[in-house]
Amino acid sequence: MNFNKKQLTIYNSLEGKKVLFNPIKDGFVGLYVCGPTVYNKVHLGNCRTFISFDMVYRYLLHLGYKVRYVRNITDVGHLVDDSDQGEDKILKKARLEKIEPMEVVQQYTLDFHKVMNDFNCLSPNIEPTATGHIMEQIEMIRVIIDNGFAYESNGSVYFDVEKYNRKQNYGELSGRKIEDLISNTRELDGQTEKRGPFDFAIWKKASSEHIMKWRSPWGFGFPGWHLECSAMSTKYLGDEFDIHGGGMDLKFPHHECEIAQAMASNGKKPVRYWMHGNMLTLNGKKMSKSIDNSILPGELFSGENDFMDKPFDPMVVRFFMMQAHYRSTLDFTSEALSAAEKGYHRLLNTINEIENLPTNVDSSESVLKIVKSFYDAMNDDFNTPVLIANIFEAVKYINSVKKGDETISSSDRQLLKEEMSTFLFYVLGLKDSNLKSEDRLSPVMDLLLQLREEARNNKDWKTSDKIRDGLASIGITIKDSKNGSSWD
RNA sequence: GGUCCCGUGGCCGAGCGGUUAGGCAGUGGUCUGCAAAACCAUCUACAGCGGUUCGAAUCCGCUCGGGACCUCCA
Repeated sequence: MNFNKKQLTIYNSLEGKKVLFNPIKDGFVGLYVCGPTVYNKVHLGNCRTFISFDMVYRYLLHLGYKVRYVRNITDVGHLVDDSDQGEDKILKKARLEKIEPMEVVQQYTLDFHKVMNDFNCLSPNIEPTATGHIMEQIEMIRVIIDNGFAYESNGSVYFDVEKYNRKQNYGELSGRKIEDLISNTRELDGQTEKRGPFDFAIWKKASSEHIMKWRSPWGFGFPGWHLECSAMSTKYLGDEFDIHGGGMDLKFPHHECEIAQAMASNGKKPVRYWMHGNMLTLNGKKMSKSIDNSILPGELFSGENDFMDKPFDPMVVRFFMMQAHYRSTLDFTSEALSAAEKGYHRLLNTINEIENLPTNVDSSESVLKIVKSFYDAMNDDFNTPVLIANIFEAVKYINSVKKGDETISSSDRQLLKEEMSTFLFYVLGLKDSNLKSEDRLSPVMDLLLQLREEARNNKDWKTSDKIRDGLASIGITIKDSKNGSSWD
């Protein structure tokens, strides 16, 4: 298909509007997404961001770009709070559970990967860890100090935000002015090491009993949270790269700090297109670990939670998320998920029937136009809800062809099948997790349906209903139609 | 308090100045031994009040309500 990939528009947080996407190097895209801090199981809200950017990655690939997708694992440096004695999240967890910090990291990294796999997310090309890039981070700190934008204080190194702001614009991404920030800030205890209230640690001194620490020019310590992303994105994607993604809540201060660090070290704006996914809400409030308003993916899949009436398949959850735009908040309710579940199954049923459609010399609808509507939706800042609406329009057409009210040519049938599969399975990253895929069950079911058919022909309703109701009780639905029976 | 976003029919959710979004539910039909499933058709909107415009869900102002960030968060 020669649908022009040059028509892709992306909402750039830096400019506050949709702009045409032009990669730095023609045909190649550098994509960096802030990954999880592995001190806990990922909750569903975290997952939404990664699923959104998985979709972005997939669509860029589909457009033919060679994408280098980097998503980090934060395994050190993420502090519980911003005071001088702010504790490392991983270390705190290790202390509470009385295990090694790296055991914490290992445990939750594995959990994260499992969940990403459940949601059918593609792996990034590179998944770097903060602890694996200590040298790069130390080097970046040295450069920032040399350039005069950071200072050492009592074994820690802080980024001098006010000094930076005199030369550059701190706050350009989040639309903040440093004067407003200062006048509105509340006094935090224990910030004596910092020159300014918004200075942030790029290196933290470690006490003697601290387990996770490395030797540096400033003594033993560990790197600050914001720094890892700058160091690793620079290392793998260069001083300037195309797309940086993350959750809305990272916009300030995390991403703001990333820009400042990069500018302070090499004078270049690191990122062309900043993309921010919106929050998931539960009971109308942001899903968040810190306010105890969250649900774990596993709890959603198993049904063991206080929020939902029943379990939901990961693909249903993914489909539900794709029915909302990535920049909109999405409210999770049992009712809404159930609605998505029905719609999703209907979609799968129809797509499985395309190849059996009767063909004609001509098509009564322009399949090309339908396919174009898929691309138009995605090119408009990855508008997946509109894409899905357009796919449902195609479903209506397919059913009309099946009924005989509309026609489709053999080549169009092939095209429609390919494009619908591509968008549904490849771009949106869904998959058909039906029982049908279990090969051994299929012949057994054929046999049962045959027996029931014979009973029905003999008007032996007792036997036929026994088969139907028995199957229903174990979750298999018999679907009778003119052309015989099938199951789901 | 500061900065910003949002308020769409029973529920979810698109829409970015003029044409049916879409899904689920509801209603009516087709099909059927009964049913289920499937399919078709179809009803409920744009928080309120002003303004701009030939024309506003869409732009502007105010009011009310909700949310995010400003402190760790995807």
